[in-house]
Parts: sequence; structure tokens; C-alpha cells
Amino acid sequence: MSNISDMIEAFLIDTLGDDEYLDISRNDLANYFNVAPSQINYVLTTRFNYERGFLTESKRGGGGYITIMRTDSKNSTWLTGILDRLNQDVDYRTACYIVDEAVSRKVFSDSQAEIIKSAISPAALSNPFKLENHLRSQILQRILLKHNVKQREKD
Amino acid sequence: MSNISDMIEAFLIDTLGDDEYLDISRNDLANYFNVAPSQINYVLTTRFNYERGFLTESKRGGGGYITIMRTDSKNSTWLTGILDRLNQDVDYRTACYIVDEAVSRKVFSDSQAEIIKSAISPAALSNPFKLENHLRSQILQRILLKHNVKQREKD
DNA sequence: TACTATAAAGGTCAAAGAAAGTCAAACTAT
DNA sequence: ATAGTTTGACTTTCTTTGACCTTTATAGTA
Repeated sequence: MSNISDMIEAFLIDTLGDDEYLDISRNDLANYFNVAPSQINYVLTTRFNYERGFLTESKRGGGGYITIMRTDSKNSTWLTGILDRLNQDVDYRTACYIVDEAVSRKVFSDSQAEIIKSAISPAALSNPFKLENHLRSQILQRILLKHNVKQREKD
Repeated sequence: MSNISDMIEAFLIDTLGDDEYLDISRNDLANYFNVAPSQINYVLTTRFNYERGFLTESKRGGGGYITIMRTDSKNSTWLTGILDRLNQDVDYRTACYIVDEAVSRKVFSDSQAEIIKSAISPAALSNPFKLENHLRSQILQRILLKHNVKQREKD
């Protein structure tokens, strides 16, 4: 393990331990390892992404932070497949199939599904740059991942 | 929670308790927290705004004061105001305030709110055309409108 | 009594500061 | 040669500060 990114990854995973999430300061961490702050972002995008079972959030400005969360997605083949599928853009109809399928698998309730469909409806995502399908994929992916984290937190 | 604005917010909400309103002196509060008086205004505009279900009033001059009130008007009034607000673009923070307030008004459940926040998160809406805030408004508006219709269908 | 000056509030706005994000260029290892 | 890593310049977001402005109450004076 000769590169710093791997060491930072190991450090973070170790610090995370069995916890569901971990709050860190990007600057502090960069300082601790004596690297450019942006390297932390590199580690986050290459190591703490959903393919590896993680999700991140952050806030800028005074008192800013980065949160690293575990998802359970690797334990569900269905979810993994869907998330993968969502790396491509999806149209509204396809997205609705996915949501309905999630409901029948008890991933979402009816009322949750309604909200998701509203969020990804053509009306909600209309924009001048033909980003609709792309945004829809991103949104759905995000919802699925975060929901997964929240579900786990309850247990 | 390492920034002072959050601490002032927490202090005020705690002091407010279950009361309808609270009178404070801007200078005293600024003094107590050792910040510039104008920071109190910052906290008021970012945290005790309409989106979060608050309203403020003040008086200058000798014996001046600031009143923080809960807007406990009808949900429909609030909703109308919010939908109006959403004709302008909103950033993530403000949008979350709206969602949180909707939860405390029993418009959404916690689990629905989580989904909405995921749908409008910066990660979900990242795109190369700086449409983020605009899309967020559209999505939130759409969700609120659709949800409102569904709710009425049940009655 | 009416008028004015002054002090005691609160308001506004822009600049500075404190984080995190992005992206491309340079470097390294396979 | 290619993929993966490291760095740094520039950007965006959120917070904090300070200088200057406006409003209100009150004390002093004609």
C-alpha cells in the first residue's frame, strides 16, 4: 500500500469503524496527511462512492464538513443492478417501472412512490438543455442510496 | 455544529420553547455571543424566515427590540406563500427549511421528507449549466402541488 | 408647548474569511 | 502507453465583521 490515497482510505474506514457515518473536515484531513485538500475529494470519489457502498454529503463555508455514510446496497443484488442501470439516462416511463418495482419489493411505500414520481416527472425536470433523462437518473440514484442509508439507521 | 450562527439559532429556538413569540434585544444577544450585531440579522434572515415558519418584527430607537414569532397560520396559507416563493430559484439550504417546515406542519412524513431532500440535493441536481437552483424550485413546486392534489383525493 | 439635539436602538450592504468543489496539468507506476 | 495519483489555481457557498444609515425616545431649551 504505497500511495497516500490508499492510506487516507484506510484511515477513514478505520475511523468509521462500525458506525453508520462519519463527519470530517476536509482541510484537517488534508493537513494531517500533508496533501492538497482536493486530494480528499479524489479519495472520496474513487473510494467512497456507491459502487463501494458509500455515500457522501458536505457543507461549505464556516463550520463546513464532509459526511461519509455507509449504504447497504452491496447486500441487495436488485438495488445494485438498478443503481448500475441508472448510470445511463432513463426516461420517465422506465423510471416509473423502477419505482413501481421498488414498491412491490416493499422498498418504498405508495406515498413515497408518489413523491418520487413527482420529483422525476417531465414537468419537474423540464429544462432547455435536454438534461431531463440524465437528471432523472441522478435523482433516482440519490434517492435510492440515501433511502438505503436511512433504512439501515432504523435497525 | 461549530459555527456561531447555528448556536444562536439553537439558543433562540430553545428560549422560544413552546411560546408563540419572543422579544429580544439585538445588542444584548450579540454581546452575549460576542459577535457583531449584524450577525443577529444574518441569523434572522437565514433561519427565522417564512420558509421555516417564522416571522420577525422590530423597533429601533430607545427601548428597541426584535420579536420572533411562529407563523401559525393555516397550512393552506403557508403553502400558497411557499408555492409563490418557488417561482424564484432556491438553494438547497432554503429548500430543506421548507421541507422541514412542511414536516412540522404534517404536510409530509419524515420518510417522505427524506426522499424529497435526496431528490433536490446538490448531488442529485448537479449539471453543467448552473440550473441547479432552478430545477430545485421546479421539483419542489411539482411535489407540493401533486401531493396536495393526492391529499384532497383522499377526503 | 414646540423644537431641537443627542443617544440608543435596529437595518443594510459589501468586503473579508472560512470552508468545500472543480478541473486540468503534471507526475508516477504498471 | 495507459491508468491511476497528486497538485494547484480558480470557483462557489456560507459565515463573520465593520462601516455607515435610519428610526425612535428623551432631555434640554426657547
